[in-house]
Amino acid sequence: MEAPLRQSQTHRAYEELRRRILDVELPPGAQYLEQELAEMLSMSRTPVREALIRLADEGMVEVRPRRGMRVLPVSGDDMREIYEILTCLEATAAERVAMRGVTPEELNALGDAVHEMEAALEADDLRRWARSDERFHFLLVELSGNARLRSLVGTFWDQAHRARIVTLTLRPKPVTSNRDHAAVVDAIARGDAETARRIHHEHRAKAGELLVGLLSKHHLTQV
Amino acid sequence: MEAPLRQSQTHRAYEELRRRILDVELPPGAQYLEQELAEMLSMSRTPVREALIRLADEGMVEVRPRRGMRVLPVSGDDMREIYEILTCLEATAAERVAMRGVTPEELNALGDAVHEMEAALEADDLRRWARSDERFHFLLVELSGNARLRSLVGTFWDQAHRARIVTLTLRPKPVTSNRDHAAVVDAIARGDAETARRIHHEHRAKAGELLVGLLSKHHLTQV
DNA sequence: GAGCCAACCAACGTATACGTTATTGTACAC
DNA sequence: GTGTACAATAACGTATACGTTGGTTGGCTC
Repeated sequence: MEAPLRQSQTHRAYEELRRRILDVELPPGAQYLEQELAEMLSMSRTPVREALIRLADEGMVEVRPRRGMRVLPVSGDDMREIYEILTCLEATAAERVAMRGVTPEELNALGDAVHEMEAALEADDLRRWARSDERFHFLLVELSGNARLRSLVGTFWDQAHRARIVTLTLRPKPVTSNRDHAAVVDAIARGDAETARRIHHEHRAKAGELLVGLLSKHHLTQV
Repeated sequence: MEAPLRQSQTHRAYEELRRRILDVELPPGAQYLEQELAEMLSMSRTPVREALIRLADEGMVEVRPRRGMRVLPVSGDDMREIYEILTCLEATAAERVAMRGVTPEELNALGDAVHEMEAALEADDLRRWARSDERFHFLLVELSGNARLRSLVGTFWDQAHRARIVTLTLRPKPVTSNRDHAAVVDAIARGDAETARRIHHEHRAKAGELLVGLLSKHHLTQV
């Protein structure tokens, strides 16, 4: 048949399609037939179909018989839904982390992410800031001790990915974001779960409103 | 081939396997080969595989090459994770409903669910109580105006299904549950989002602790 | 020219074929 | 008796085959 791959074709199809969607190589709204995707990825329809099922479950694409897969655009209302969910999940994560307590190494890792964000902001490097911001959020849910929560946040973070990228240069400098993160780390260090939860909740809610507002203001009704 | 079904075989496989898992016809821990499931459902391996991908994504089963599908048991720690998530998602739903406001019909539907729970409890009909309880929770997330949130709650509710059934007869009469629900409906009617959120949050957190405690006390380390 | 109908065809859903590979059991060496 | 190597086999991953069906197009009616 073919040289044995370490990873299954299905897995490769999933990773590759997900990457292309996040990188907007497959733009929102675009449609592709299973056969086209199979050719694009040099495999048969079977693993493509299996990958599409997962991507559809995760809200990245929609599969419509006879019309192929469609990369789902994200509307302002979608963003509202997504940020509502991220806000409460991540706030819970912050609370749990503060409640469990963290090792000095874990605290350092969180602090490093915040410092990296600050350095990136001073250097006016928004890409780098976004990467560090992402690192902070993922670290937080990672430390929550709830694998399901971590996985969910990853999924919804992905759904909001394009909107975050587009608005990155439209938004005011994320100074308060850095301040919020620092405050959350501080609360975690003190084991003050209620404060960690509250600050992070406000932080996320603000971010969501900002994004939805920007999309609306710039008439980006779909991204 | 076969008589044309209105619903796809894949869909039928998904629904049927899910039902059998929830009804413990396929007990936790049990393993089945793709071929066995295909025979069980009178179809080929293809739709079975596609259904298994979704079920695995939703945390109902695990698929391990050469060892077949395994119905995932739910441990006390899993229940902690699940209820942590349900607690914050549903509390957010309650808040959103109170904030949006509800029509008289919607308020009635919520009230009906609560009354049905009270009637069931008086009649000592725990099954009926559980059904009404479920109805109340689903109605709440339905009214939240967040489709993603509704879908998530459904998924995690499913994951906790067996544990809820098992503990139904082990737990004290759910009197406070009814009281909590009534209080949430009351807060929603008044448009008091903060109270709705807080009560429902406490309600869910209590339920989670109760369940985890019961499972532990009765040495039900896996259900 | 607009709307409707029918035939065509392409895309999908599902079954099946088949090579690969992990697992299991057996035989043999120590 | 224990451990290892190898052979047999079964289950899976993927490709392919094929019937079904919904969309599309061309022609016909009004």
